[in-house]
Amino acid sequence: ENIFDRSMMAPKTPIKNEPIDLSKQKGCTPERNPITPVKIIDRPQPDPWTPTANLKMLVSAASPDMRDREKKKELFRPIENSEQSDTPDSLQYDIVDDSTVDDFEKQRPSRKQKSLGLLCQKFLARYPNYPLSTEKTTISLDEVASILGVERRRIYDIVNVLESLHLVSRVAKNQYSWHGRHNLSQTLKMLQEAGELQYGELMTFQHREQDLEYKFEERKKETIPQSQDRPLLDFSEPDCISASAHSRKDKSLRIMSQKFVMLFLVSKTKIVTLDIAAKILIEETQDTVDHSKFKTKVRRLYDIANVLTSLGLIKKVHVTEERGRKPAFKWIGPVEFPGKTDELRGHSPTSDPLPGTQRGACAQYQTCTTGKQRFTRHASFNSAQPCEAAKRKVSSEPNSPRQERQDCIVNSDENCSKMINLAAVCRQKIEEDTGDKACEMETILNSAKNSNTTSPFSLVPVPGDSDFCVNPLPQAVFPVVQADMPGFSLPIGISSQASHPSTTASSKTENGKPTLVPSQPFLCFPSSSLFMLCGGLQEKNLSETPPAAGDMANRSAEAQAAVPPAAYQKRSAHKCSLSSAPVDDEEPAAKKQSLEQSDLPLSLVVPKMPSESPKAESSPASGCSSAVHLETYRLDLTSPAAPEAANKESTKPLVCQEQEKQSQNKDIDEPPAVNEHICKENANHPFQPQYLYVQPTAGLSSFNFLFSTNQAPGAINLAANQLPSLNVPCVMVPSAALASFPLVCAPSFTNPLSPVPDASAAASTNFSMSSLASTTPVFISTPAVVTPKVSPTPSVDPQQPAHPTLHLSPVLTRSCSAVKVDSPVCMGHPVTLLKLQQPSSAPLTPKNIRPAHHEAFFKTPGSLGDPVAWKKNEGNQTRNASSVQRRLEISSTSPD
DNA sequence: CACTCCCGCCAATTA
DNA sequence: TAATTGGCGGGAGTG
Repeated sequence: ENIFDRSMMAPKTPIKNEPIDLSKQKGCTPERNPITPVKIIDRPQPDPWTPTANLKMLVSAASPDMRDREKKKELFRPIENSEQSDTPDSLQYDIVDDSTVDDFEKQRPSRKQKSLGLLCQKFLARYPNYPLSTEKTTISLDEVASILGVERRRIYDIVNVLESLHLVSRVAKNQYSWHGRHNLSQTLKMLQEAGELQYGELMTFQHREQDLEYKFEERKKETIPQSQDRPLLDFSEPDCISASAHSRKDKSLRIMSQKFVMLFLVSKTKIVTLDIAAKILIEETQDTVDHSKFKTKVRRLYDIANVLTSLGLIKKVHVTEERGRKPAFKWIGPVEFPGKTDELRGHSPTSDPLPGTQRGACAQYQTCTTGKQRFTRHASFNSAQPCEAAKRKVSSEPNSPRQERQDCIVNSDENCSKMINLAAVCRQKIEEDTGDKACEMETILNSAKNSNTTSPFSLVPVPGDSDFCVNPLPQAVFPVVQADMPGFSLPIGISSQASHPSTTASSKTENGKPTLVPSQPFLCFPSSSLFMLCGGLQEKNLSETPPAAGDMANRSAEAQAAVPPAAYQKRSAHKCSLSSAPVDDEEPAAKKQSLEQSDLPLSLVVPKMPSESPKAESSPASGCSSAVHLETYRLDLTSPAAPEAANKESTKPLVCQEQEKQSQNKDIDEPPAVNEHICKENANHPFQPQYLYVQPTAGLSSFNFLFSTNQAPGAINLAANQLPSLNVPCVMVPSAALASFPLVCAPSFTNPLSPVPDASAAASTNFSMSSLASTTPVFISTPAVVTPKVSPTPSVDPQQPAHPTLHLSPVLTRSCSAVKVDSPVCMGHPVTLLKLQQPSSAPLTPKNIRPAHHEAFFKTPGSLGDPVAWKKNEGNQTRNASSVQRRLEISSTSPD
């Protein structure tokens, strides 16, 4: 046996060492030199005992690898791993060979190839993110080390960090148990809470002055004397795990890792520079010793950061300050602690190596729920299902729920996810703030649709529920704020988020698909109050809003900008419906740009100028915001619905309506086209609509109109009077209906061109009027989205007579179809269509929708039909639509 | 040269 | 005492 083993082993060692060997060998005799090994390697033969062999033996013995292997062999066999035991070996060999080859050829694995981050990815790849509860996965250090071809020491580095997040726990000597990300959200939440206690103050400062790092330190020191202790506690906290085990030293990488994560969670900007982190983590020593200590700390932080990066929780960026640029990391993981969680991946697609996009999306979905942390589990990314699960929020009805998940699944998920996240966030906040009060959220999503990925939305809380709103603006419309507000001010509610360039930017980019349009703001209204979402508004008016910022900031700070406050409906039924108004974009390129930009912007300027961020380009302020939004979106989306659903199960029907809008980045400036989507769900109470411009005209008294902020009031008026003629995107909703539901209007911004939307809108209004009359909650949304080029009346948005009402259905349908075509994601349109089509009460009936997967939901609207078509289309359009659809679905569900 | 961070010595902890 | 963990920092790779 020995011989064989040796032979086997021998090869490896040399190989592995190869690169390294030199160094190792230095101690040894020259003989060892490189080449020799080759022969050996090649030959598995037996001749063990040659002198060289002896040397090897020694070497091997010395080398950890060898040791491990041997152990492995012995240990593993017995070990549970049986299944894979084989593979590893085989792999090893293979690897060896390869490596040997490489050595010869490449010779250099290059440092990158051996990086801890890469190693961690490999490590993670071996285990499911969301392992079935039933199966317990144990990790054998030796095995993993051998398989991955690294020394155990490295595995410890990885495992320690994972352990800090509770992704794994140590069960025994060499044994770790894999938990996956199921508890990640909880863990993060805990960390966040802990972090706030410890670092909250600091972070607050941070935002303003990153520069002030120093200050931080000082303060932190003051404030956080006990910091050390806490971490430990944290460990224990988390449920599980073997807190006990930790007893070791505390310095451990684990604690550092937790603290590091805390900093991110507490940070408004979600960006933490290495040096600040190091300083903070150094705790005590402030001055003296620092230098060496500092360096060491930084080294460790890099180690941790590499692992976190592999997990998709953070990504490297650079912060530019006056002083120059500093290395920093941005949190791209879930932010919504409260609710639930999610996984990072979803959030940041970028980081993940993962396959895909979709997975990320899926992950995101899960979410939140009511205040407590409920976590839902997300499906694994891979499987489609997960997404569903995550996404599904609970609809009012138990069954309905599936609405959006699909979107997520699709690549587009990003948007969706974002949306979800936002929603979640909102809720969370709301919950937190208001407590149980349920709020329905409505968020508008802009699907990035193809062209513009995202439009940043700003949320404005309607006056009614100030709570929800980050910004309590009576005027709901102020999305603008963001623009104005540089990073600081941004904090306010949504807008604030937008403002934070750094955070947002990175996040949104994700897949790059959808980018939020900076300019677009969206509003959320609590049930009692309405929220309006406006895309691309930014108008100056909005900018005024800033006032609230201060307060907002606080909140926002927490969840990044407070993601839009989600409104929770207290009402029994909550749902989240998402409607997205896709913006049509014909210019994917633009989108891409924006995306890219967002991505690019690695360097962020922290404080000062949001504009600086690369994104800014298209719209400086907006750019930032957009990025932000993206993240937020996700959050919301996810959290709200999913979590509830998951947790609550069917409990209450929640309705969340969200709408997304997208506006082209560029377009933002332009006020003109705005699409609005409104989602309503059950109408329980009468209430007065609080739309920006809505004014119930005499005839309309029963109805509420929602207008996108963008539009000029005048336009609106017209609309009221002459619905048909109006192009303006407005939505009419019966007040009664609205009362019960939170409405969200997202003016989808999109192209000015999009005649369609307008038309649809107009149509809808008319249509809705009649239909609306029926108490049934009808959801009308303008199909912002896809611009069905059908009647391309470019430019002038509002006024075009286009096809007022009648067209609606047709138009809508078309638009829908178009949308679908473009991207499956585009659900939004379909949604609208649906409603339109079935203005009357029942129409939407989403429950049917439940399509198993992506497709399904879209289809829901019977009218839409052509599911196939959409599929085809997928690529182009943004997801916006999808979100919309979701909402629709949701809403639809209500009827039943 | 600065930034990263790999590598592995070796001490602390465990078994 | 041997093995396992993991702190730590030298110094190499990269840009």
